[in-house]
Amino acid sequence: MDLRRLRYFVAVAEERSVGRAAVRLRMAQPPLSVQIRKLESEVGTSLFRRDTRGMELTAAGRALLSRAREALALTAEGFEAARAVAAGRRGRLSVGYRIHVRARLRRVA
Amino acid sequence: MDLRRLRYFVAVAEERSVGRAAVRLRMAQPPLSVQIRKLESEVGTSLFRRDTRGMELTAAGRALLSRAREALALTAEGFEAARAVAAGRRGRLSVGYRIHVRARLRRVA
DNA sequence: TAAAAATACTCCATAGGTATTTTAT
DNA sequence: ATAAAATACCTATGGAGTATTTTTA
Repeated sequence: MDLRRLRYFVAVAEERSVGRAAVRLRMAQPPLSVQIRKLESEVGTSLFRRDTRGMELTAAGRALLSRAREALALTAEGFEAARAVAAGRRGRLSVGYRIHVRARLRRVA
Repeated sequence: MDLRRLRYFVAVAEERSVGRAAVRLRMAQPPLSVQIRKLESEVGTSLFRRDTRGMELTAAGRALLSRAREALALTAEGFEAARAVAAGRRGRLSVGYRIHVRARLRRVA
């Protein structure tokens, strides 16, 4: 999985449109459409409902969206943290807390 | 950023060796070495110290490692959640909590 | 000098672009 | 009929393999 694909997914979800998301991502519409389909194929479920108005998240898509955003944020944060440590800003690290509630899916019976 | 690259990074960090990590990842040593260098180049800092014994994480590398693991886990979880929802296991969702403390880096002066 | 990582190269897979077609209201 | 997504096709970038060289303890 490429994080790029998750970024594309988030953009399409937010724009509710492949075309508008493509503009935002500065790329053409067809390759973006292809990437979204590949993501759906990899996950194994459809993530959007299509109509003439555009794309709307399915329940499965919504389930993925929040995790995708978190994964992207964590990666960016990891890079920043590594840079900060390398730059010796480590001693000035101020610590904050964030409570993070997560639904854990469990098979029942 | 490709999540594959983060997986490679985690493997090398855990094995403390490009060669052993390559075996574990079922790939050749040179392309893995290249990917690690590309990651370091993208982050902008070295993530490992090299010697004849192998690779050892730098402080920057350690800072990245935990986030990389989380990002990978979140992505896998997102996929699983989407599949579970699509499969209609949604009604059986049991909710757990997890406290997640995160250091937030802040520039000072 | 011996272990491990790094480089050089070649090949192939896949992402992205343009042109066009399909679909759904 | 129209607006949007999907498909077809082509090109190019980048990942992985093999052979080899460089590094450092």
